[in-house]
Amino acid sequence: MAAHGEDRRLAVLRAIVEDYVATREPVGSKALAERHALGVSPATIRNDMAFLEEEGYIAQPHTSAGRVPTDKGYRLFVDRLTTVKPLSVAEKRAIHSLLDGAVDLDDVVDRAVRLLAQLTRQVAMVQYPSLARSTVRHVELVPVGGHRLLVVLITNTGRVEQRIVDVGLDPGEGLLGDLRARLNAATSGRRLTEVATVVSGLPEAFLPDDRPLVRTVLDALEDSLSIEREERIVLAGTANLARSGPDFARSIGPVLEALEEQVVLLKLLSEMAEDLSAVGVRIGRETELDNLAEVAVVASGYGSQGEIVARLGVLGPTRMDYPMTMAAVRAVARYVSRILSAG
Amino acid sequence: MAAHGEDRRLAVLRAIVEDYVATREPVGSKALAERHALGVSPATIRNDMAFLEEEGYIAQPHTSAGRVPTDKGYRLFVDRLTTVKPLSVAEKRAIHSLLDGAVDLDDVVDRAVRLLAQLTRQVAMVQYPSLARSTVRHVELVPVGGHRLLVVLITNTGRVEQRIVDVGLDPGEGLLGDLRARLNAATSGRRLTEVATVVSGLPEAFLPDDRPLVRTVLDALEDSLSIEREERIVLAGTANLARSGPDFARSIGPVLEALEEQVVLLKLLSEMAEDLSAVGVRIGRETELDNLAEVAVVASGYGSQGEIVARLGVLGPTRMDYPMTMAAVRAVARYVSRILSAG
DNA sequence: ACTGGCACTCCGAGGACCGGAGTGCCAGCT
DNA sequence: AGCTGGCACTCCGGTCCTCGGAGTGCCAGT
Repeated sequence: MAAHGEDRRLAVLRAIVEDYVATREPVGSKALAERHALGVSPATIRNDMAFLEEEGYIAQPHTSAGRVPTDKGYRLFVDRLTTVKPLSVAEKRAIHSLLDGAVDLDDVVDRAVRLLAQLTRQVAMVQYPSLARSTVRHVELVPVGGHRLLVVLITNTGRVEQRIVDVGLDPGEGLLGDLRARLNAATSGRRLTEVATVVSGLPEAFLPDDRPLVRTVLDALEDSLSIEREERIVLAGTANLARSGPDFARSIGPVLEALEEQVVLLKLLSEMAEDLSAVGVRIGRETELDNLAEVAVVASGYGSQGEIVARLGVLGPTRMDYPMTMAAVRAVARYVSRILSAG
Repeated sequence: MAAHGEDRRLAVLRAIVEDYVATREPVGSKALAERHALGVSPATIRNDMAFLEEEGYIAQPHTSAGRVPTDKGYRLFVDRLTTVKPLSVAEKRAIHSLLDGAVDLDDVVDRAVRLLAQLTRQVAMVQYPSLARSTVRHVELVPVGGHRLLVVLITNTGRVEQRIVDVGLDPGEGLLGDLRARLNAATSGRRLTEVATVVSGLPEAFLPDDRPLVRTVLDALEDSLSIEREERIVLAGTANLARSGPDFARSIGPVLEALEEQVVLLKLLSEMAEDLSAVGVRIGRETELDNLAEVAVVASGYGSQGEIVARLGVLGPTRMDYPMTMAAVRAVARYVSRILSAG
């Protein structure tokens, strides 16, 4: 961008984005001059618009129509033109009152995703706290009905995983207690990703006769760590897609498809939210997913003790209210983090 | 319906439904005479059509257009004109191979819902096995980190519910063992709905000093029984809604809204699937939900030992292939039932 | 560097037109 | 009776045209 006159050009871009978001229609120079106190005439604005179009920040749907921001235009808007828009007190109160009522982790996730959908009027996504980053709080072995054993894993995020495993014969309470003690000693406080390695030598500590049983239990434990099964995303507000106006109607099929591909969403989210406090934005083709070419994703990480444990965010038409959406995502992420840290 | 000529009129209705489902366009008398060997001329068919319209089984979108089945027409088709359409071997094989690979209850539900969406090319819904109908297999109490206790409830459907509860002080292993034994003796094999009553007298069996602790544990246990939290439905294939053709586009918003109202869906499903082997169908306004006025729901119960434990089904435009859809729903329900009975 | 003026473009709404598909009805045939 | 061919009628939906309006680019003037 040229050095001189740059300020006004940016102001024009900002005005275009804001008006387009508000009206959902291409915006022309005249309307712009009227609605925004830019202090110049429509003709001047037209010159600026020609420049912005040259640079690829805006485009015309067709000759002699108004301008519409491009992905690149939104990007600039988000990066440089957006001012933090604090949430209203009503919104803040909604966050507090809704999330404080949660009884357990599932409930927190469930409430958070609904809240986010409602606040932003878009599709909300919350990833379950990933097992990979969390640590072991406790491992428990419970004999259940004869020679079956319930293996329970509790993490620091409050997540509980369990498996029932058939160990062939009834292990005595002595062996069970021993195994339980050694297991907890070895794993307590460790990252879930480390568990597999720290328990690998464990069977040697037992009598040869008991080792098959120990190995079965360890297999079950490691099975409950297999992260791909548990890296789940919960969605809410998909109906908001249909509210986004008729021009968006043809995009909604592809978007629904993408939303069913949890793996793809997970990948996208993890690329976007690298650290705890930042809110990441991907606009249109930046997602590098054809199905999401017409939408933008706003996401943030959440977690406890400064460590990211999972992500959450929203998805909506590129023509969205970025400042509001980003504020909502950030606020909810922070509040969920706080709850996790407290619990 | 009149006694004479009734057979052919039904045949005409069947032909109209089949053609409309296939072509998605109003079907006229001429096309009908050509595509189906009804043995009569278009003019005769027109008379029959006039009659069917009189009776409310079909309707014209506008004068001098072809006919379209009404909800009532589909109803008659489903009740009297549909012949069981067995699944193809490929479909059967898909069911077996996919569902047999499931590792636990969550996985069964997850796979079943995807499978159903794929087989029917519609929106699939699977309700989690309801806690209300299932029975207690085992209750376990696990001390975890100081004065906290993990209360685990295992049901005959393989579902595991757990709560962590703060009991204030460390209960001795003796008290814990006693409580555990009495709990299991009282509840094992009982319906979850009965649990609250059968444990109500339990605190009296303990020393007055221990009773607060016992009550805390019982509260946690009863909390995990609260069915409304766990009566969940899993969805898949929502993107199929968008594939249902442009005429269906305006319905998809309302339908997505309805799909987010789990409570409403649950109510609908439980009204529809009363016993294990039957497949229930609700067509259009029969659902008594405005949002679902343009769709039909096909559902069935599943469970073990002849008892219904939850429901599953699909949802799609009223213009759907009922025989195929009903066959798929029935097959998947049966297979899931078999898995539950085996595990 | 900005502005007013002006000629030009192009969309989209509105209206006329027309072909086609489909219907209802009737008279005649079996 | 019940079925059929024939016929007049309706109405949708595509096509074509017109026309007003919004918006643009450019240029000369301040």
